[in-house]
Amino acid sequence: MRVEELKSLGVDERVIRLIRERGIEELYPPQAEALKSGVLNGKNLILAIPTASGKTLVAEIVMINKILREGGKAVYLVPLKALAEEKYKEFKFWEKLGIRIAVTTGDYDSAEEWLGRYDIIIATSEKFDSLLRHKSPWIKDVKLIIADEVHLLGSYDRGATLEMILAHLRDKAQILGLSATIGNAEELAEWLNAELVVSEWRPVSLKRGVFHHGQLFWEDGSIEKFPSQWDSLVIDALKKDKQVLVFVNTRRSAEKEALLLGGKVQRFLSKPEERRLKQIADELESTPTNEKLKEALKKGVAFHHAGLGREERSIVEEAFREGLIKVITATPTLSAGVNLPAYRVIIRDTKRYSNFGWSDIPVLEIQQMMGRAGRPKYDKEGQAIIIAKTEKPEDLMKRYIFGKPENLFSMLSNEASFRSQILALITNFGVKNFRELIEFLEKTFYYHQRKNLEALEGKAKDIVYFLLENEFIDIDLNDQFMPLPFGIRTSQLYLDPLTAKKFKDAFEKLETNPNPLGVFHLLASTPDMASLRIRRKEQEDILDYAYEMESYLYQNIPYWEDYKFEKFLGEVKTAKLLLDWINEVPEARILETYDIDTGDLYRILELADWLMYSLIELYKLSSPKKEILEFLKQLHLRVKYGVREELLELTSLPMIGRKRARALYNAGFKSIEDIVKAKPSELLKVEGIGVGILEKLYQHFGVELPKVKAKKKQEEER
DNA sequence: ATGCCTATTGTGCAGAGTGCTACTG
DNA sequence: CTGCACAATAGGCAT
Repeated sequence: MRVEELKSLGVDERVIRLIRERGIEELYPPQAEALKSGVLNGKNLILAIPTASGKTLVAEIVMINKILREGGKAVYLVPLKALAEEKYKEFKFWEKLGIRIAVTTGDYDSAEEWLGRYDIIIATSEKFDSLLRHKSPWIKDVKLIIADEVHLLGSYDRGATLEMILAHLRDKAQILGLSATIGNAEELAEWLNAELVVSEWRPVSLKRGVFHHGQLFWEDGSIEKFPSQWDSLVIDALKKDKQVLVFVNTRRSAEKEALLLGGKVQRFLSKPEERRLKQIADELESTPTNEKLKEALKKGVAFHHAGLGREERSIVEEAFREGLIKVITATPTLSAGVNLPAYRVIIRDTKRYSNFGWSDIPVLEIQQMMGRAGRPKYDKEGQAIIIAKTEKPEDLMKRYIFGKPENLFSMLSNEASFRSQILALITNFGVKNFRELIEFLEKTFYYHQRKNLEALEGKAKDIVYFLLENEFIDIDLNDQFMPLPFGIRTSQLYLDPLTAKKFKDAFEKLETNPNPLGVFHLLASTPDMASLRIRRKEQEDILDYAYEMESYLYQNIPYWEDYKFEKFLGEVKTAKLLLDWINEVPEARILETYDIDTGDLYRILELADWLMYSLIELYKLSSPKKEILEFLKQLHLRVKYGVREELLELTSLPMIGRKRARALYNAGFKSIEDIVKAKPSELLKVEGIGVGILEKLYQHFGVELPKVKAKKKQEEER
C-alpha cells in the first residue's frame, strides 16, 4: 500500500506528509493490514509480527493521528528503560507537529502533573503501574495504550503488572498490543476484544539453519559444508565483510568466546579500525572484566552481558553499529534489549540454567534472537544458525525453526505479584470488599483464559488475611475494606508487602540498636533486594563474619541445616558489601573481593538506595524517633554517594561524587565554605577537579570567576 | 629406588536478566 | 547438564 492511500483511511495529511519526508513511500504488507484493521477508528488491535518489521511505524501513525484528531494522551509501554530511551529518540521526530513527548522511568520520578503537559508518554509497565497507583490526574486523558512486547504478559516475574494495567484500562482506552509471534495470539486478542493481525513477513528475509559438525542444514533442505568447528561460521561471515552476533548462555562463555574469537577476527581489521578500537579500549576504566573486554575490543570482538556497566554497554553497542566491532558474543541481554541487528546470528546454546535446574530456552526467545539477523539497510537477507552439540540437528530444526512458539499464560497467580497487586487494588483503586475484588479479577486475562477463579480466589483470600493481619488494611463491621496509611504507602512505594512487613517488624530493633550493618542486612533480607549468592568457598568466612557481627544484626543466625542458611549468608555478604561501600572502599577492590562485575554492583546500590528511601518513608508512619530518623537519612545519603559521614557536605554539591569529595577533603577543603573561600588555582590542583567542574561549582554558588574563564581558554588552546 | 615434572583423569562447583522512590533542574 | 578450575593420580625421565 502506498503511503498516500492512508488518506482514505482517515489519516491526517500532516502525518502522511512527514512519513513521506522520512523517505517512506510504501508500507509493508503487515503494516497496511494492521492499519486497515480498524485501529484507526478506535478498535483495539493485537499486532503479532516479527521484530524490525515495522511495528513502531504502525504505532506512530495510530498515536499521532489519534492525538491530532481527538486530543487526549497516548501511553507507550515498554519493558526496558533502555527501550524507553530508544523510542523517545524515534518519536521526537513528531515534535514537528507540535506533539509533546516525555519519557518517565524509574530514574526520575514524576507521578506529578508535569506529565500532563505531554501528549505521548513513554513508560515502563512498572512505572505506569506506579503512576496509576499515585492517581496522577492526567490518567483520565489517556485515550490510547500501546503495549510494546505485549507477550511479556507471560513473563514469570513481570507479566502480572502488564496484565493488571490492561485490565484496568481495557474499558477506558483504546489498546494496541505489539507482540512477537506467540502460540495463542487469538486468545489474547479475544480477551482485549481486539482485532488480530498476524504475519511472518520481514523486510529482510531470514534464512535459518542448524549447524552440526561442519554441516549446515538450511531450512530449505540444502546443506552447506564448513570446517567442523562452529567458529568457521564466524570467519565465513567476516570474509563476506559481515558482522556476527553470537548468543551463549553464561557470562563466562560470552567472555571466553570473545577472547577466543578475537584471535581469529583480528586479521580482518583495517589499520584505521585497529587504531580506533585501541583508542576505545584504552578509554575504559580498569576492572577485571574490563581488562578482558579491552583485550577483545582490540581484536574487533566484544562481549555483552549484564555485568558490564552502562558506559561499557553503550560503547560496545555503538562500536558495533559503526561496524568497528565485527563480532559480539552476548547473553540474552541483547536478545530482548536495544535493537542491534547483524547479518548472521549464531545461537550456541539452547539450554539454560534456571532456578529449577536446566531447561530448554523457550521457542519464543530463540526466535527473538534469530530475529536479530539481517540489517534492514545493509543486508538483503539475514542468517540465523543454531549450533547442535549433543542434540540431534533435526530435533532443533523441528523445535526452533519449524516449531510454534509457546502459548502465553497469565502470571497473575504468581504469589509475589499477586500480593502486591491485591494490596494496590484495595489501597489505591478503591476496591471496597472481597466481592468487588473478585469482580475485578474477572476482567483479567487469567479469568479469560481459565474461566475459573477458584484457585485465584483462594490465594486472594490468603493474601487479604495477610494484609489484615499486618495492618496494611482494616475491615469494618460490614466487611468493607479500609486502607491504612501503612498499606497505602507500601503500595505507592511499589514495595512487596513482605518487604514492608520485614521493615515494620524491625523498627523496634532499629530503635534500640541503630547501626549500618543491621540496616543493610535488613535491606538485603527483603524479597525486593537482589542479594548476592554465596560461593562454597566463601561460606566459612562469611559465617565467621556473621558471628563476629552478630550483635549488630536484627536477625538470628539460622542453623546450618536450615534451608534459609545459604540465603542468609548471601544476605550478610550483601550487607558487608554495602558497609564497605559507605566506608569508601574503592570500587575496584569491592569488585574483586566480592567477585562481581560493575553492573552487579550498580544494581545492588540502586536497589539499596530505593529500599533505604522506602524504609525511611515507612518508619515515618510509626511515631518515629527523631534521632533514628536522622540516622537513617544520613545512612541513606551515605549509600547514595558511597562515602563516610564527613564527606556528606561535599557530595551535596553538583558533580562531586565519592572520588572528588575525598580528594577535596584530603587536600584540606572539608566544607562548602572552604571551597568558596579557596583560590581557584588551589582547587584545580586537586585530582579530578578541572576547569569544567569548577565552573559548575561556581555556577552553583552563583558566582562567576573571570580567572576560571581565562584558564579554560588556555586549556582549550592547548 | 627416588625425586621431579608433566600428562591424564577425577571431582566439585557454578551458572540470564530485569523493574519498582522521590528530589532537582 | 556442561565447562572449567583445581586436585589427585599416573606416567616418564633423569639421577
